[in-house]
Amino acid sequence: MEDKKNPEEEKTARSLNFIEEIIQEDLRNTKNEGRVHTRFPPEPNGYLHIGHAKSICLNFGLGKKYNGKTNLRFDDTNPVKEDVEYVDSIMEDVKWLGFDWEDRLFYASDYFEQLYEYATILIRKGKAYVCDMTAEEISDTRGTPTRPGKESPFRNRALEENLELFSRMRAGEFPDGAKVLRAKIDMVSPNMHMRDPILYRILHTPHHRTGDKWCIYPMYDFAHGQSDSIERITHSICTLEFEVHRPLYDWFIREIGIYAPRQIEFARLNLSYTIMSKRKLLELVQEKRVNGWDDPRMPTICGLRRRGYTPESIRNFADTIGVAKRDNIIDVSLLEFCIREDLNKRANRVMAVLNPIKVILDNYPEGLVEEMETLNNPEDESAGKRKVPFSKEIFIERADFMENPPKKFFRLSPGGEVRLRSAYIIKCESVVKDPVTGEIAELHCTYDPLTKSGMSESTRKVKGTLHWVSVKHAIPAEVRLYDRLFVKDDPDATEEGKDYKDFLNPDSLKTITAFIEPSAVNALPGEKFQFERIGYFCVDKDSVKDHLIMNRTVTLKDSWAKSEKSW
RNA sequence: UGUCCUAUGGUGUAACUGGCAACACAACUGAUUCUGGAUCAGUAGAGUCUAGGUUCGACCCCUAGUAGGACAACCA
Repeated sequence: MEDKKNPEEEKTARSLNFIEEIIQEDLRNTKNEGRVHTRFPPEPNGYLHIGHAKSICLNFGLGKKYNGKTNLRFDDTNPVKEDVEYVDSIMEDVKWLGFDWEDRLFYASDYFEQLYEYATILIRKGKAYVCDMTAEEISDTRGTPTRPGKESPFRNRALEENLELFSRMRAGEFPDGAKVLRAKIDMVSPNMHMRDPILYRILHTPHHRTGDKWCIYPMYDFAHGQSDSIERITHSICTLEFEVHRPLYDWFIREIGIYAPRQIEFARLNLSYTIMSKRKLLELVQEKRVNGWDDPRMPTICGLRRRGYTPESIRNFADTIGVAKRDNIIDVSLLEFCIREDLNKRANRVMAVLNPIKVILDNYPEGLVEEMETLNNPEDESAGKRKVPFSKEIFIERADFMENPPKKFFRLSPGGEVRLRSAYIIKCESVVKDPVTGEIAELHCTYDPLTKSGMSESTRKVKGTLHWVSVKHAIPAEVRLYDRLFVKDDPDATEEGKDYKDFLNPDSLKTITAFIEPSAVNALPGEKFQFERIGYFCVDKDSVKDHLIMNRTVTLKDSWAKSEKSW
């Protein structure tokens, strides 16, 4: 069902975002011979989240829109944090989102030799030097944003000595941390990144791709811009925090004398009631606050996928939020709108009762079972029809009955009539309560045989329509009711003494046993449904033949619940 | 006592590059409906951070403020 056609692509001549304007201006000036080439450059040290999805849609979208290309490149310059597990998950997620890097899968580690060469060019030009200070000393002499730094005593080492030392670093003659290669720029620059930044550090750690070939690794700043240059990326799109790095990248490019991509920064996505920091997400996983990276409450791509989100809905979301430079927090309700909009058109309907109350139809023949025909999706004729068994005893939703209803209550109440979806109109005759708890145990109703769906009398109007499921045909299923992970719209906005974990929603997951109509018995993991009048659900990957597990993706809009709340 | 970036309804993004502020979500009416869903029609909500300036005219340009964000990892 993931592959149904979706008119999402026919974008109504929307105005250009600032990046598209820059690109079109470059195109007008025939910069880069009219080429547009972007890239998505993740570090394989965590799973991708919805914020990355924004960047992926942006980069690949631009590539497609301007008839250009988009590379996938792993910025894998820090072996101590990176792992193939992440490489694999990232490729899976990008593909799932619907993007294709074709034969352009790259790794910064592919360029280690070239980068080393670039470094020696700088050394030869007297623009880089080997520094023997400790990490602490370097940090102490860097100054602060408002105070200038001090020059390293090793700053004026002879060219030859620097060259020799650097090659001995590579040869593994020094332990971790003993030396670094630094650029010689300006220790009093108001831009901290220009204060003789570190280019290479010694790390006797095997790399997931280069094994133990290297024991020195380039810093991100020394690898990223040059990698873009090597790939002849025309527009290097990144998030705002790298704006301050741009002068440094430009300096490298200029001093080394290589092709200059144009870096453009945009504001990263923030979503209300969740967090987007990889570090914090990792923490939630490690501390078992959630059940792994793909826990359906996580804002990760795999979490959203397991939750029941479709790639189309996420792409449409990315398109709707736009791109700009100002900080933003998007309301989750927009994401929810996007998935409802998509699933409304494609999810087959099914009836399921989450919290049952038994209804006995006193005048319905004992033992009779009728097969009620109904539409799989009223929004899509091509989805076809199915049959739902109906019998004397059915379950309805506990919330659909009230003994003393307010005037606007359209559901069942003593003496009241209601339509059972795709079946009959029934009337509530009596209420049976548990003698000890006083809780409603069952309802006795009568049905009107002339009101069967499709029959002439069926046009009779009643205010409410309820979903139901035949007691003896119902399949019990484990249903996982997910809600937002945090109770605070901006969990990162920390008050003193608190952190984001203090705002975790204790009710973000409720597991119940629900009763589902039999047509869903053989549903496969990933299959999506609308439980009529309740919400969208999708079969979890843990689901097995005799134990169906369904995840709630999102509820249906519920204006009744809303008006109830205001009482 | 620094550098850089940003500032438009509740939220996000626009405004033909200087011509009477629009779209989406959210909210609220009403119609319709065998899903209190969907759909349809409609309502309300900002005069564009502030103060000056340029101009016939400023969300847009200039100046100065104010507010928010980023930058001080041998992380990316």
